[in-house]
Amino acid sequence: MRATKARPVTSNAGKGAFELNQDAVRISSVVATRQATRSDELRDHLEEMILDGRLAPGERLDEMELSRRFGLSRTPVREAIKSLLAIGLIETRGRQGTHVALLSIPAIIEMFDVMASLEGLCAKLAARRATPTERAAMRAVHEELVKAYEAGDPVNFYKINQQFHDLLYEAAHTHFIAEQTIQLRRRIGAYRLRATYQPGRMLGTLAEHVRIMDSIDAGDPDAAQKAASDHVQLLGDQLTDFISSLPPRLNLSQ
Amino acid sequence: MRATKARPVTSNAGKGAFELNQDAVRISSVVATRQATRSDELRDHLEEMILDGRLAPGERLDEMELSRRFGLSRTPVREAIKSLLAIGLIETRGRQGTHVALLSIPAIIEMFDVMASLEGLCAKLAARRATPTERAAMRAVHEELVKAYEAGDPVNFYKINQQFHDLLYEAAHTHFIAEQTIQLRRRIGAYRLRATYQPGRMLGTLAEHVRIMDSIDAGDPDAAQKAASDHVQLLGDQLTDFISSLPPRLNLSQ
DNA sequence: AGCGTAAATGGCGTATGCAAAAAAGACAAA
DNA sequence: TTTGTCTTTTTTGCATACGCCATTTACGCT
Repeated sequence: MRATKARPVTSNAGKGAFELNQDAVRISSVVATRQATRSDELRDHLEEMILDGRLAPGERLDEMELSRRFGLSRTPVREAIKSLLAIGLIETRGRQGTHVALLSIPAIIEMFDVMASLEGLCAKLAARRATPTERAAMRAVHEELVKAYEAGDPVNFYKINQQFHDLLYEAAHTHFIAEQTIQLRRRIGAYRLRATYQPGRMLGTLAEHVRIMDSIDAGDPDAAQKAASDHVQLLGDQLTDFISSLPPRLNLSQ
Repeated sequence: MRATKARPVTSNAGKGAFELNQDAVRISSVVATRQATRSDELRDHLEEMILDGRLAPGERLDEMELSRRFGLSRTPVREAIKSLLAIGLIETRGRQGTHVALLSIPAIIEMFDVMASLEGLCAKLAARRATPTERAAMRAVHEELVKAYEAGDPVNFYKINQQFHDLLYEAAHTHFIAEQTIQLRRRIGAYRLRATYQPGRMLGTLAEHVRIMDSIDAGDPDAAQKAASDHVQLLGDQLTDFISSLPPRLNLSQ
């Protein structure tokens, strides 16, 4: 399955190397009409690789190597890198090449603080704006989450959990806030993944979700805000505890 | 005054056209060591132009024209545009060129919601962490602000007001949150500027700042958070009211 | 043998050229 | 006059080439 179908390439040697799922449309993209350029595709692809850990924090991103690997020239590679640079997913150290952003523990703590605020905001709005359909959808996904917990499937639990939060943002009927939240989630993503396996976290998540949904159903914005905010904060606390407990230099470098 | 001193240009025709103040270092940039590339310079320059209204929301950004205007090739121009695109300061409408982001009123409202949250977070942390020196600095800048108000100088008021908020972020001893806040402020900047002249806003600002500082000095994080959050929210309310009061199509298009 | 300096190398920033895609405009037919 | 289609033009996306910078490595000197 080629991603770029029937694109008339001029003189492209390694065209077969470029494989990524075209379907992965950016969630918050309102105007997804314009067809993705190769630069855009590469950006999304790299973002995904960083997100799921295939590109570890601190890892080098070599322009030339990426060019070869994905069968395109340096120009679109550089443009993709510029985009990720602006978001903060990667960082550049002078002329020494770009690396996947390496987050310090204080930075992660701050990110979770912000995340908690944003989630709280969403929950508050959701308590005021959620339609019955949206509330029902959240309950339904939560049931799935319970099943994943009972099945002892952390990977699936992680995925369904994201769906639950996506529903929350949707129920808040916002664009910008949801976008910001998701972007931030992506930025922490590489780290967050490693905390799902924490003992007791899944069970805690379930209880906290119920509290959020109950507050929303009760139409209590403040309670919903606090519930969602606390939920994220708890996750953040456990994650930072987890990271802190690792040996210093082995911390997530790989 | 050339911005790029002694940069050995290969074959640059319109080199004299590129004038921008090199000194304008990005505020939150911790590692400001790496020498700015032309792409970076252009990005900052465009960002500034958008911020202070020289480039109005909705205005077109033509790659070729920018190339000519700043005397460099399209490559760095495109890279700068990619960066601003990723931040959300500009947007692309199909193949019709890129334009300065045109924000809808709901979007602006959401942005101020987030801004209020972030500022609240900063104030909360500042109440716990601010050193005596930092508290004094805030008081001092506030005095300047009072002077600007008494002098009836809105432009200066706007600038000093930003300084006050920068001090608040500094007093919070954060990196990421401050960065996010400033980035968001820049994104709303083009609109915000136009609300400073609202009647009563300056006086309101002064009172609200006092409330924030008092809460911080009292070491009351929750009060500080609420004070700062309310402050931003009030500004947002007045701004959106102001925008709504404008004739529909003349809204900020120019 | 250690240290300082100079050459070499790899990689980054920028310029330029080309091709494709979409918008704009012109022209013809209804 | 309006609409549909074809042509032209504009502009974007990508490839490639080249010069410079930083790091590294090798060599000479102390």
